[in-house]
Amino acid sequence: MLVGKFANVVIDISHEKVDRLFGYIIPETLRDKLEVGDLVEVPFGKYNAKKEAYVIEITDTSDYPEDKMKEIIDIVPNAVSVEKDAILLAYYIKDTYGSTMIQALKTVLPAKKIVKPRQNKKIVRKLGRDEIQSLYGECIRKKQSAKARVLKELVNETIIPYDIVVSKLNVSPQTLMSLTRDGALTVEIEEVYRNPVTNTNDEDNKLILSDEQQDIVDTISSTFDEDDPSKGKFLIHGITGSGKTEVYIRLIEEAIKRNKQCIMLIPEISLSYQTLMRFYKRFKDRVSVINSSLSQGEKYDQCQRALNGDIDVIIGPRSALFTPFKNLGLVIIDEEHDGSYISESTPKYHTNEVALKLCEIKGASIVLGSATPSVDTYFRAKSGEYRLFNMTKRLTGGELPRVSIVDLKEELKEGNKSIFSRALIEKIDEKLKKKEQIMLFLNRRGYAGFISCRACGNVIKCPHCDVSLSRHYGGKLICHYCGYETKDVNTCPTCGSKYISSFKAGTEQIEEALKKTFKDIKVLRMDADTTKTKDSYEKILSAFKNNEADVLVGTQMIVKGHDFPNVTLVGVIAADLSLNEADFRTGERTFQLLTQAVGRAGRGEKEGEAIIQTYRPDHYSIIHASNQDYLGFYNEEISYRMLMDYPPCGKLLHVLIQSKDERRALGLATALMKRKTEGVRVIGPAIDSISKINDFYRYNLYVKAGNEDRIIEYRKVMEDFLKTAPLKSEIVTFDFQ
DNA sequence: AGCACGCCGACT
DNA sequence: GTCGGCGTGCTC
Repeated sequence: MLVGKFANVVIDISHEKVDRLFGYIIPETLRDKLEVGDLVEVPFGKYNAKKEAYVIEITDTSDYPEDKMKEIIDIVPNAVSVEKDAILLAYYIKDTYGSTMIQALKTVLPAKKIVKPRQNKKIVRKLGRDEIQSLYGECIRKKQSAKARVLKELVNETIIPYDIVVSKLNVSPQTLMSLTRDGALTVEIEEVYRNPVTNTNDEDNKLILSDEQQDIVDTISSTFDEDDPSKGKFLIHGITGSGKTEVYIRLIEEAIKRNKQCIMLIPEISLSYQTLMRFYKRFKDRVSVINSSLSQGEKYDQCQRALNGDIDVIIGPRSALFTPFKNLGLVIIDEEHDGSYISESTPKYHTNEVALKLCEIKGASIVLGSATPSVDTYFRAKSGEYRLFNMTKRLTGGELPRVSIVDLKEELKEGNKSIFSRALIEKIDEKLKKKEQIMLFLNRRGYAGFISCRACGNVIKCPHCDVSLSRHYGGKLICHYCGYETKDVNTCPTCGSKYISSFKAGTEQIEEALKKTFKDIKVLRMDADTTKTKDSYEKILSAFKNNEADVLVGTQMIVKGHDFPNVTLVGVIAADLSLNEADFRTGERTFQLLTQAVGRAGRGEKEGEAIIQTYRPDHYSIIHASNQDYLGFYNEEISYRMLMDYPPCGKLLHVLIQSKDERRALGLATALMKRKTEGVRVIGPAIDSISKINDFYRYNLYVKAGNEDRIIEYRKVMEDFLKTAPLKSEIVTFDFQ
């Protein structure tokens, strides 16, 4: 027990200005109870507002004058403490990804408290449109700009999320109180409820390992007894069906034999029911599965089970990495190339890197696995950082599918204007007759139909964002970025022409074309629209598995992990769609998606086929994917990255500068660019491909350097500059590529 | 993030 | 003049 007089704490306020340690006196009553990582209640600020804070250090001396120091009030009851190792991990996250310490601490915290329903505050308009309008005019006249900003938004919207108003509109709670007194709005709280999970008792037979598998298991598990964590880093490059899951299971068993616990990470939503069952059957009640829909209370339960030693294995998405095991021995990251391992909200951490750091701290081994490893990981494996294993044999039977590429330019030349090539139509017809199933894949992200005028070419856009509105059921046009809604139109607002029509969402269009071409065909569609409700994703997949449809049409989400033994044909509608994103990783993503998509065919006894339709039949990503040739792809891709200094050959930081005022956005971006330090190259400022979202104009800077430290140094310079710069609505975010 | 301090325009 | 709004600075 560490007994000290003072505690240095991080206050639960996520703001750069208070993102540092504050010293408090530990009262006598807590001297022998308080530990590093505990959540305490402290008086803070002039009015001694009660704030929560995490204890980071306990010391006997202090630089800060003791007479000015306040006392800790108490330890917060029922709170989850941060482990010492997790605090180290939080420092790493804060430094690497540039968040506040409190954000980093909350990220590494597996759960916060027992049962605390999440509150969704929202602003609800209480007056009619006209009354709001006149109140708005009044505020403008009185020069009450903050109030006016809110009222301006309330003219068209009846409900606005509280957070958006406070952060994006830069409005204080006092201003909202004032508006509440005026009767213009109320702040309402909406409760979100939780949902439970299922379990099983079935038995499972142990499979006999192949020599290849056995060798991997032996080699990796021999490092479990090593003290030097640098020896325990592995990458398993294994084609689909080569038996990676069984290797994982054996490795976990080996770790458990040595009294160690394991974390197995899987991509979001991808864990198939079958795979999950294998783990349940093998590890019974010693395994626990987390998914993103777990509530705080349920997460707390899982974390208690881990702390108490009631479980040995946890399986879950990236956040499962922070499960507090006493004696962690192994972290497995399956499908390590998957995009969901990069957090989308601050801190935007990369799970692979954080896992490496965690294993270094804990002395645990790490195993990455994928059929299509990320270029970054493979590069590091080749340079010796990870020990590389190849699993090249397919165990689950079946050859790799036969793949053919169809050139859509040729199709068009020969007069075929349909979205299906003749070869694809022929194959679909053949499979339908044989009662075999088909998957059609459109590799385009979050895409929905937009409205354009055929007379003047005008596209209907969101007034707050630089994106087109999409038409939804019930005669509404909706912006997918800010949620703006407006009534559907019959005539073009610019030229008055009535020839205004919507281009259907991609998957919907494919479904319609299928139904036109083939009579009585049964089609299931899976995209952002059809998977809005909770279980819809699983429902569609199981319906397809039960042969309730001939064809499954979908976006990325259909290519992940699930086995459909009766699928013998996979069609990729337009392989180059994902090549058109403005990003140096498009080639890599396209290769991964196509390889995965193609791999969906022929998972059962029958032989599989795949047809890739494309306008760029000679693109290396497409050719190598069609040959299922990872190394061929890697070699070509890495030479391109080398040439361009892109990661993993160089480091790249994306800086996004947003402002309500376009000139200020550009001005700030330029000012940041000019503060560049030695050893870095800055590209930009350039306007983003989506120039405006939510009335914020967007400019980009890209920072290149040979090593990460140089970039972190420059980011520090930019952050310091931002602290002193006179900012209005400007927001700057940093983002490692 | 809150809260007080202080500056500056509108109104009696 | 002074009332009251909004920007500025500080918090162990």
